[in-house]
Amino acid sequence: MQAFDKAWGDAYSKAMLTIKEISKMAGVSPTTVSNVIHGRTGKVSPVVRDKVKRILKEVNYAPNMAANILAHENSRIVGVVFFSEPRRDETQFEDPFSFTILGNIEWELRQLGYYMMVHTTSDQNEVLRFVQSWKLAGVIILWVPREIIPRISNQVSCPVVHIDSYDYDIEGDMRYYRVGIEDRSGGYQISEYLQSMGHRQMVFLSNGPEKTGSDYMRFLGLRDALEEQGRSLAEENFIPLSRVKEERYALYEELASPDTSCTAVVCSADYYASEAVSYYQKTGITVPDDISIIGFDDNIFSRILTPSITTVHQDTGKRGRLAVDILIKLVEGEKVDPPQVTLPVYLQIRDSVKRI
Amino acid sequence: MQAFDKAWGDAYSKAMLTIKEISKMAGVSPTTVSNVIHGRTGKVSPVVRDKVKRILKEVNYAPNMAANILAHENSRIVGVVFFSEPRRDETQFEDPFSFTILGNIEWELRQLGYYMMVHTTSDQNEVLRFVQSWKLAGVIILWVPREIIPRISNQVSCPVVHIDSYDYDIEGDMRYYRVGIEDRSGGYQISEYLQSMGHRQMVFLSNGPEKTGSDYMRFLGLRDALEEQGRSLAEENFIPLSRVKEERYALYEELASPDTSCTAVVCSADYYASEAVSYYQKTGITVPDDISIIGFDDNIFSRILTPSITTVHQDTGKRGRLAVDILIKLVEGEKVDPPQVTLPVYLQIRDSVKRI
DNA sequence: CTGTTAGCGCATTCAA
DNA sequence: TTGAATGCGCTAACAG
Repeated sequence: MQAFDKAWGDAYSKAMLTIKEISKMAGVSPTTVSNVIHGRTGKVSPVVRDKVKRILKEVNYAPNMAANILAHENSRIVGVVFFSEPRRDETQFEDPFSFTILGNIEWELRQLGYYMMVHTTSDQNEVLRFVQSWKLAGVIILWVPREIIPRISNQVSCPVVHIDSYDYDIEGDMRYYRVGIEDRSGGYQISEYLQSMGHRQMVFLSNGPEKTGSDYMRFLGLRDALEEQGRSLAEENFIPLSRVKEERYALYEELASPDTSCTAVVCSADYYASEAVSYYQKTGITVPDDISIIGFDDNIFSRILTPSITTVHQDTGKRGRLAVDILIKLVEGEKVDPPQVTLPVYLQIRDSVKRI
Repeated sequence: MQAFDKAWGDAYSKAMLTIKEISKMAGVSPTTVSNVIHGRTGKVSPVVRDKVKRILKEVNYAPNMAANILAHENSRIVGVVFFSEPRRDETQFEDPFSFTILGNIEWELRQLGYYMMVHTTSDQNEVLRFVQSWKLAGVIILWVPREIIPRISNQVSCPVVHIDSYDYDIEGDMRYYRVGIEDRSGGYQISEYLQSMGHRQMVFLSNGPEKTGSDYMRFLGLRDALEEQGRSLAEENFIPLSRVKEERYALYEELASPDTSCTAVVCSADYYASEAVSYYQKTGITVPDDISIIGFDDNIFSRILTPSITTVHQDTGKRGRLAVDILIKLVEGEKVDPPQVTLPVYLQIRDSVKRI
C-alpha cells in the first residue's frame, strides 16, 4: 500500500520539461532549442544541435500541444465525426464497417503524425464547436444527410472529407470532398446477377428511409439492370428497415412467406443480411432454398456465416486510409482534384442465392 | 465551381470569436463573460448574465481548448491507448470486443463532457509523450503486459485505468486501477460444463504465449475444475495461437483429427472460436459432432454463427463504461477503492458442445 | 458586481 | 549563430 501511494502520490505532480528548462540544461536559449526541434539547421551550430538533441531524447521531451496550438492556430488533431444520433445500444459500433474504417483511419493518421479525436453527434453546431474548440486540422465525417452537407462545408473552418454521405445529383454549390464507392454499380451488379439466376422479384432493404444517399443509389442500380431487360422495380420495393430489432424480424418473416412474390432480398449492408440469415436459420427457413439473400460490404459476417453470403465487395480499409490521405493533402495546402473519389466494387458470389 | 471556391475560399479563414470579442459585444469585461460561462452566479448580475448567455448561444461560442489547457494545465481529453504493435492487417480492430468497448467508452465520456483521443502503440515512451503533450486528464489503456504496468503507472502524470491487463499475482508495488472480469471463474465454468458433458481432454487456445494475463487465468480455471474431480490439465494444453491465419488453420485441422485425443477446444476469444467453426464448416468437419468448441466473450459472432457457439458471457460495454466512470472519479479527485473491479461472467450455453 | 492583469509554453519576429 | 520580447485565449487572483 505504501508503494502504491508512493507511486500515485508524486506521479500526479510530475512536472513536464519545457523548452525553457531544456534550454537551461543545455546552456542555450529557448529559441535555439526550438530551432533544433524544428530542424532549422543552418540556424544552429552542429555541436549545439547534437547536444540539444541528446538532451531532448534523454528526457523524452514532449511538446506542449496546447501551447503549440495557441501559438500557431492549428492543432495536429483530426476529428472523426460519426454524424448520427448517439445511442448506447451499440448497433453503430457493432457493424464491422465502422470499426474497420476507424481502425484504418487511426493507422494512417498515426503514420502521418496526426492525432485522432472521435466524436459522435447529430448536431451541426456541436460539430462546429468541436472543430473550433480544438482548432482541428481537419475532419473526417460519416453519414451526413444531404441537407446538412452545405452547412457543414460552409461553416467549418477546416478541410472536411466525407465518407458515406450523399452522392447523388451533385450541384455546384453542393461540392465537397468525399470518398465513396460505386454504389449504383454495386446495385447494378447485384441485379444483373440475380436476373441471371432467374430472379425477377426483389426487394431492397435500406438502412434509412432517405431517398438521397448511398442506399438509394444502390436501389437505383438494381432498377437500372432490370429496366435494361425491359423489367421494372417499383418504389415500394425500397423498404427502410426499422431501428427495432423485432420489427426487422417481422419483416424478414413476411418476406420469406410463400404469399410474398419476392424471391430475393437485397440488403443495404451485410450487417442486416447476416441478421436475416441468422434469423432464418433459427426459424427453420432455409437460405437460399426458401429465399435468396444478398448483402453489401463483404464484411467478416458474410464470409463466416453458413451459408456464406453473396455480397458486393468494397475495400473498407482503403476507404478510410484514402480519406485520411485526401484530408491531409488539403490540410497541408495541396490541391485535391477531383474532390470526389469513388472506389470500385465487385460482386462476391457465395452461397446465399438460389438458381430458380 | 464558383460556389465551390467561395465555400472553401473563406471557410478556411473563418475566425473564431473569443471571450474578449464577446465581452465587447456585450459591453462588459472578459472576466464577466468568463464568469458567466463557468456559472459563477453571484459574481454577475442576472441581467448581465442573461445578456451574455444570449450572445454566447447566438454566436455558438466555442471555447479555445488550447488556451484552456495552457491556463490550467489540464485538458478534458481522455486518451484511449491500445497497447499493441500497430498493424494494418486489421485483426485488432476486427474483433468486435475492441469496438464495443471503444464505442461505449466514447459514449460515456461524451456524457461526462470529456473528449476522446485514440492511439495505438506498444512504446512506453510514446505513451508518456502522448499524455504529456496533451495534458491528458486520464488514460484508459488496454492490453499492457505485466512488466510494463509499473513503469506506466509510475511515470504517467495522470490517472490510468487498465482493461484486460495482467491480473494475476498482484503484489503491493504492482497495484493499479483496472476493470477486469472473472477470468478464472469463466474457465472454471467452462471446464465444469465440459466435464458434465462427458469431456475429459481439452485444450486451451490462447491469444498470446504469456503465462501471466487473462488468458492464462482462464486456463487455470479450466484446470481448477478438472483437479476438483481428481483430473489434471497439462501445461502443453495451453497453446498460443499463431498470428498467421494459415498456421491457425493448420492447428484447427490437427486438433480435429481423430488421432488427437482432445474432444473439446476452448478458445480465449469468440473471435477465434468463430474462425475455427467457420473453418470446420468449410472443410467438412462437423461442430459439435466431430469436435466441440467453446469461446469466450459472447460477441455477435457467437450468436450469429451456425452452430451458435457456447461461450462465456461478459458485459463488454459495461466494462468500457465502468472504466470511464472510475477514471473520471480519479480525475476529479475522488478516491476509488478497491482499485480493481472485477465483473462477473456466466456460461452461455449454445450449440457447439456435444454430449459424449 | 465589474475590470485589470499576470502567466501558462511555444513560435516567431527582431535585435545583437 | 544566439537571445530577448511579443502574443496566441483563457483563468484566476486581485483591485476597484
